[in-house]
Amino acid sequence: VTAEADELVLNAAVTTDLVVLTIASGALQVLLVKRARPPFRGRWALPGGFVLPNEDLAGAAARELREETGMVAPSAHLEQLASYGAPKRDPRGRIVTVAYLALMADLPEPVADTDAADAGWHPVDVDARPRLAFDHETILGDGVERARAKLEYSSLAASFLTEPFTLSDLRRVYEIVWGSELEASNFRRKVLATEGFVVPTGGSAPAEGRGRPAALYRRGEAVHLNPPILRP
Amino acid sequence: VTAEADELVLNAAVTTDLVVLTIASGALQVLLVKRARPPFRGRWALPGGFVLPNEDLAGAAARELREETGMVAPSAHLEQLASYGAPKRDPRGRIVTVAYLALMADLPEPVADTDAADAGWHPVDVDARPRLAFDHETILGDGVERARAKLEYSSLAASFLTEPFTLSDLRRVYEIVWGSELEASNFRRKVLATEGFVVPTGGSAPAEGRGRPAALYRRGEAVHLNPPILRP
DNA sequence: GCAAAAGTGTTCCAGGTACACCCATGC
DNA sequence: GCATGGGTGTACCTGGAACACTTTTGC
Repeated sequence: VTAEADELVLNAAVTTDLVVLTIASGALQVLLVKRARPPFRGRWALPGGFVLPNEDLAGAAARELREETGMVAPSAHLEQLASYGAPKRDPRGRIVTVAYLALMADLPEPVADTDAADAGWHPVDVDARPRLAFDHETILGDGVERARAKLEYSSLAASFLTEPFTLSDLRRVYEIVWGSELEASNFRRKVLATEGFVVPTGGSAPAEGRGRPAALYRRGEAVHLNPPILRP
Repeated sequence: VTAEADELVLNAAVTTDLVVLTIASGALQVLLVKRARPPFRGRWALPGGFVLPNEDLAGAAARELREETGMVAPSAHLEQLASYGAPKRDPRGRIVTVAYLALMADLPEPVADTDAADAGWHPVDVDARPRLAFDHETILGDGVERARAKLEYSSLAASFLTEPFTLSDLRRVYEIVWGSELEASNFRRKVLATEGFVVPTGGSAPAEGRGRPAALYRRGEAVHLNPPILRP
């Protein structure tokens, strides 16, 4: 038996797909691209693409994010979500996709790249957006649930905001992602009681509209929230 | 532009690797196989293998589990853990592995299959087991951490036990996995206060050793624990 | 009786909810 | 002044930690 008998057999195409979430117009939104080629030509889908030979999985996801949004990874949160590999999930053959979840502030206008006829933000609410190609409905659902869960015990909510932000901004992130209202004064106490969640900039507030100007904050060093901020 | 121009390019070999955990001899143990072939010949590794053409990822993991332990999936808990795909993680080429976590009661003796020179249970404690091949140290670490975290808010601890079991058995699962002692009376109250975590069999206890015999329970329907049982 | 494990009761306290109330700003 | 959102104070309650105490078994 020679070493050549153990020659590697490539049995799949591996891609990364992105669930990129942001908050805009008072709603949680996901980045979608309109497919320029079959299969599912003309249908909306999550952005994604093949993993290149010298790239690791997170690197491929970061590259996709950069290509689609112009956002560089450190300024957005990027984490592995799950992998999907049902034999018939893509009619072209066995494609295994490693999905990543990205959370970012609503800054850049997405750009349609080579494989996409169009690109843009859509509400995650299933009644307010197009149906997705492949098994991307499942992937999106898993991504949104992951985001909702992570807000409870991590400081990721701040990833949806640009600095500096007010505590009301932060609370609105929670309310929009969870779809339920939070008691403002108790929310404030919980956030400030968590060492390193936010730090005051000392800066005063831009008086935008009526009411007392709010104090400004930026992200702290903490990543894990203890105690957590639990969904109602 | 023809459809043939979009011919699928297979760029990787996809495998599933298993982190199979059980409790034996008062310690958390992981199933390892000794590699019969290069690379890493003679080194211990997590069991795993290539995904077959007509199998989905969970199916491949369930098949591996059956081949290595004789355990059928429903009697053990099996869930996707994470995927690992660094370009150089396997010297043979691009191998992306989707890792699965399995929790099971300590019943079967593992059997060495075709690719393994040996197979057996080893403590997860890094000082009491061999070093692992590839990036399997990382995968094992992620699996153990996932197991520890899931005990808090799910009823998975019961997956480590055969029915019927006592509340002390269940408490010992938590203590062994978390590596810290729990207050017996408070643990009892928390478990019984959670609707559907365990149900009494009515059966009395086998008097094994000194002390009052314990009541027996089996698993309930609940999967999520609310409120959770948090680590000290 | 004594030791050991099962099981019950009780006290104390941290953290959450709900809500009243004051503060600073625009109009 | 009035409306609005920011920010503070407080009373109530639930759930967890700690620990005393009773029950049932083996020896």
